[in-house]
Amino acid sequence: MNSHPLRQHIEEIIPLTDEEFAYIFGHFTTIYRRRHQYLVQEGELVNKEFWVVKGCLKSCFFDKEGKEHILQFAMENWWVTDYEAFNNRVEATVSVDCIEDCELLYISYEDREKLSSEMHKMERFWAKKTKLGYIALQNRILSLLKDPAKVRFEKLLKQYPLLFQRVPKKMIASYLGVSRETLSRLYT
Amino acid sequence: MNSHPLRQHIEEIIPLTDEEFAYIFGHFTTIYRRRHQYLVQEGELVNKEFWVVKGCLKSCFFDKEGKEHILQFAMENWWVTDYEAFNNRVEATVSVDCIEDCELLYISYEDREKLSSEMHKMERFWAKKTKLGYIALQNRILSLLKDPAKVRFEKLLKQYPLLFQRVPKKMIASYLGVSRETLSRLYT
DNA sequence: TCCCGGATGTGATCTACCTCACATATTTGT
DNA sequence: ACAAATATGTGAGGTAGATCACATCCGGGA
Repeated sequence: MNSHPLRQHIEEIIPLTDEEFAYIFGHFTTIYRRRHQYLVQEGELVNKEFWVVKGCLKSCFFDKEGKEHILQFAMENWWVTDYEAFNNRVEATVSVDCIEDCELLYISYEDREKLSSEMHKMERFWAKKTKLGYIALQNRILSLLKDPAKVRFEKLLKQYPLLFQRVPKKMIASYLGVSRETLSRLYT
Repeated sequence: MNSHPLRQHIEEIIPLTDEEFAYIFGHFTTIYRRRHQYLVQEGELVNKEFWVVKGCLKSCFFDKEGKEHILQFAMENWWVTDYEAFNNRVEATVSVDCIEDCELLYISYEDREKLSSEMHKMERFWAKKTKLGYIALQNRILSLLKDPAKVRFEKLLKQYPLLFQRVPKKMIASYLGVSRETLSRLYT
């Protein structure tokens, strides 16, 4: 219990007592999902936020032509859900599905609210996570505005070299906002 | 005091007692800045977060060719600073400057941390604000990935019609990620 | 009031990236 | 181990949007 990976993850930001972690952990549930299974599907109400223990997932949007656009990848120690649907209690517009077989922990919306209200520390933890996420998204926007496809590709490669061994190139392309053909021509 | 616009703004999310608001408000300072003056400049340490009482500003990044890219506009009731520099205590890469003469409130980093620690309500308020901001950025990314310039333009026009009367078109273009010439050809 | 710098419109190229088409390799489920 | 599905490479041609060039217009400061 002392060294559960979720505890380590939270303690990167906020120290916890054994009792606190035990209490927090009591609000999470473990689930397993196989490759290609969905955690969130477009149109559903979203009542869970997931934390990746093991595996790799994507959150993506399908436009009216059926083309996939990837908002986020999630690997070990990442949080994922459709945040708009989860926070605003509306139907999902985004899907979350498994690229590999996954082990996940999830917390329900109600329990997340409850923990946030009861424990200032958890409010603080999630607030900090959201801030970091906000900054990351801002940098991604900036990169989309100013960098050509090749530079965006190189930055991603540098930041997440693992990604290129774990997910198909066409998904990398969807994340970067280029066609798979163009991405292919950016290396080779 | 009862109806200070900052109080109304906070109370859209969390109710406050008179004492609470007075205490919070005591941590803010009013400043005035004229058109073209900077609130944050590239290279500085950023110790303040601003809240716009009156006026219009932009936060922007200049690439190595000197081309401006706009991350955010800020008008009445918006928060603005270089969030990466502010939260991570590093030098600004982004500039914030006034498009119109402005009246602003600001809070220092230390006071923001202090208020967040002391008052769970304020932690909650800022956490909620950051979540909403995160969702907005995610939607902007999605729009950059899937929508052609014309659609991005129309969405912005629909969401913030006021913007088009208050800021020059070339800044709208920088925000959308198109050249001012292309933007011009999207209407007319 | 006048003048100057910024804001805007518009034509003429140019190019990064897209789409379509097809060949080939690599997984993966059974 | 096999068949089907998925992933990847690469050519050809098309297009949204960039860049450059120039004309006009407008607002705000001295």
